[in-house]
Amino acid sequence: MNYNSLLKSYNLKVTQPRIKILQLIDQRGHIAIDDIYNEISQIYEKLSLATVYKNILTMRNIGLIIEIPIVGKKPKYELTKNSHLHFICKECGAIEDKEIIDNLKDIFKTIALKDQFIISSLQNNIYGVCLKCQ
Amino acid sequence: MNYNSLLKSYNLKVTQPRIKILQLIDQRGHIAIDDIYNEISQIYEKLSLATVYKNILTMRNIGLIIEIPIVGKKPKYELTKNSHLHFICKECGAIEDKEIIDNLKDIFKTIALKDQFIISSLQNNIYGVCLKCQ
DNA sequence: GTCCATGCAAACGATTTGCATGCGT
DNA sequence: ACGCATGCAAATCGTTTGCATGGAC
Repeated sequence: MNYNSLLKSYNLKVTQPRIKILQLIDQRGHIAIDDIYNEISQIYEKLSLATVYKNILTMRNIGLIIEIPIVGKKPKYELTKNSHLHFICKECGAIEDKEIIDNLKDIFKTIALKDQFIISSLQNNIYGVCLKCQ
Repeated sequence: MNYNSLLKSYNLKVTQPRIKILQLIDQRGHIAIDDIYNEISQIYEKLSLATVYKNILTMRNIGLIIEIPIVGKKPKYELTKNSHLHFICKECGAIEDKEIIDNLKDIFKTIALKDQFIISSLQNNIYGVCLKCQ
């Protein structure tokens, strides 16, 4: 993925912190703010935690990334992509993406229609224990 | 609902703060910690915010209540009941419960089975705009 | 050269902790 | 009477803010 042009397409200036943040979120799939800071700091020492926070906020507001709130833990972030569901392991915290069946979306739409509720986004998290941690 | 015996059934001592916290969560359906503290304080002035935090934590750990993390906002709490989905209004923050179709659970179970992922709980939040706020 | 992004440190808000006292059992 | 629950204040943690400097365009 070309993070450079991704940033430009959202009218954001291309800076080192931004490229590295995007790259890391993309590589990891799902990552918390602390981990972004810690990992990038190793190769780019002058990075400030405040910069990570500011950029995460900016990217979230414009829809470049999505926040995944997690019960009892700090939120993680992922690049915006088609709706999907998350398997969240209570043990190791790992998150795995699963495709969402069209069927599923239709079920939600039908319920929403009855209530005249206008859906803007879905958040389907399934908590449990992953294979590794069993 | 008899909060008194509900507490006893979870081996918790019956105290004024606990009864009032449970009652309020039950009445409101979904409520944030601040609001619990503010509302109860009006009729029970000596309540401490720390007590609310401690009890919410205790009740969450033993499964009496459930935490609903919400994107960009403080989490809300509800009494534990059968799995259901939440319509969360981005405007007013209101949460509405919707029955979850058995069908839906089966879909998740099927996906989980393939991955050998052991499901412990579902979190289905649908964000959007409720009828009132349109 | 202009304006926005960064880095730092201070400020802030939410949550947790320690400890003496009170209350449920 | 014992032990857990409470209330208070201090401590801690996560996040935001203000401001001077640097870098992207």
